[in-house]
Amino acid sequence: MLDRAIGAGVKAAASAAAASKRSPARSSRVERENANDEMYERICTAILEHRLRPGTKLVEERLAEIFSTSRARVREVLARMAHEQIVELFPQRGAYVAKPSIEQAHDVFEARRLIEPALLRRLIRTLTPERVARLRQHLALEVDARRRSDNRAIVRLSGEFHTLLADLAGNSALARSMRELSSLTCLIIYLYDAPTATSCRADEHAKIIDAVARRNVTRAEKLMLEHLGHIEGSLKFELTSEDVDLEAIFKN
Amino acid sequence: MLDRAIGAGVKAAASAAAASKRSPARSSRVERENANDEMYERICTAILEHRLRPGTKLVEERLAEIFSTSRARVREVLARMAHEQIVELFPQRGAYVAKPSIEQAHDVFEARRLIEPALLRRLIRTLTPERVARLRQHLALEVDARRRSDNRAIVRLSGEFHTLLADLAGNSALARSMRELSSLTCLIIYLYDAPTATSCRADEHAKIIDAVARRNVTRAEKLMLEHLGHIEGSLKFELTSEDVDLEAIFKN
DNA sequence: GTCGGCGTGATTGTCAACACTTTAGTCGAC
DNA sequence: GTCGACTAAAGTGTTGACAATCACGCCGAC
Repeated sequence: MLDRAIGAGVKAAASAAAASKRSPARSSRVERENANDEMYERICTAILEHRLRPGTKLVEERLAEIFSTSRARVREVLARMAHEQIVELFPQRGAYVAKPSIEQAHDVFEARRLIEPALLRRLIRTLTPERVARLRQHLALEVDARRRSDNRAIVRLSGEFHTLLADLAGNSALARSMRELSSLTCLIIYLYDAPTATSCRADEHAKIIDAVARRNVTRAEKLMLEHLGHIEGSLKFELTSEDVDLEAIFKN
Repeated sequence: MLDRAIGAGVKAAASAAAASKRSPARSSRVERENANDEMYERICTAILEHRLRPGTKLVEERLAEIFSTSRARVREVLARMAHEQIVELFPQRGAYVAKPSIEQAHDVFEARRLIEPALLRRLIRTLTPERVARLRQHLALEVDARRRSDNRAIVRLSGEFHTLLADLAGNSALARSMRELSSLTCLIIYLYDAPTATSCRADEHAKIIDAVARRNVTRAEKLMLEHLGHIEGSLKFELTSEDVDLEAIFKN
């Protein structure tokens, strides 16, 4: 189960290998750091692509085997992901892929409605041709994933579009927040989206990029808010029976 | 040096002891978790109160002695604080209290100018008498610290006022971001503030609370923006000689 | 047939020791 | 006196083993 879910991440592995070849003398240290990052990337990707679903238990020893590393390392990575709210840590019971609550989901979208228009404003203010190119480049990946009907890549890339936007906008603090909100959104989509829905509509990202390229701030903001509205609107916040919170029901 | 700096945190210790008394059977586990949290709290407080200054090295073994715990525990806490950007981790060289760069400082204030007015809007929308009371209660602590001229407590409490605001506003995602921005601001004030300045002016928090209590959104927002402006304006972004980044100077 | 206690296996939490890297200080050459 | 190499000490990174805990299945009682 875990093994199958963490099949991807080939690109990350390749680049890590290339980096370590550069200085064979120090390979031991650099290699290990990269190994840690690679494990992090691959588990993240698996979660964001919904190969590892919310609620899945992440057993330390299994992961250590899969990535041929020690439990201590796995632990470190899990702690990191726990802090990013991608996984949840229950004392003495292990790490599980996080299941954001409905309230959390609403909070995330509210925060995004605040932050993302601001990111667009900032991005347009400091726009360079190179940045537009980066956005278009990413869009091409999304289009390609759609053509291949690679639903998993589509979800992940859609999320990454928003973090790319944040990175290009150039405010480190906001970019950090946005990265977190974006991964949470991926989990939320899996938990509450209708199984048929396709998260982000294809053309919306393209339109946003166009508005940014034309430095049309008001249009870009409007499109972004609509875009977020579409995503949130397509969610169905119904408790599935397994998730009913008995405490909450009987507390009054 | 470390020992002196981490002298406080008595309240945290007391409450932890009270909690563990409740169930003496499970004391071993609960106690240890609380011990970890207490160590975290006390180190944080020491940093936010500027008893531990930016750039100070945090030696694992020393901290383990001070808190009579193992290095592994200390490591865990340091990793956590590193993720919150309060400390910086250099591989093979240890943990240091973070020194936010000038760019980071600007980014932090820009993010705060975006988020905090939004928090006030939300807080006023969902206001309860109890929440106003909580704010006034905190303000009393600040006033008291000022009367005692306890500069260290003043800085910390001023920061905590803003995180309290965020918590009361009730959006978990924004509250998380705000907590991080607030601690970063404490570090920034130490690094770049004129030594005589007293971070937040006393009456500004009071005025903001008043505006909130009267549900006057526009006034609250305006006061907050002015308040942030005052803080940022009192900073002097000059590089001290030790911080000159040679690479940056010669890279072009 | 259902419920609650019991034991076993699996899994997490903890620690102490070891290996490796960095840092600071000393010594000698020029 | 200054510079550079060497040495020793301090500190970090890593591992493997052990203890504590939890989840699950089994069994007997009702």
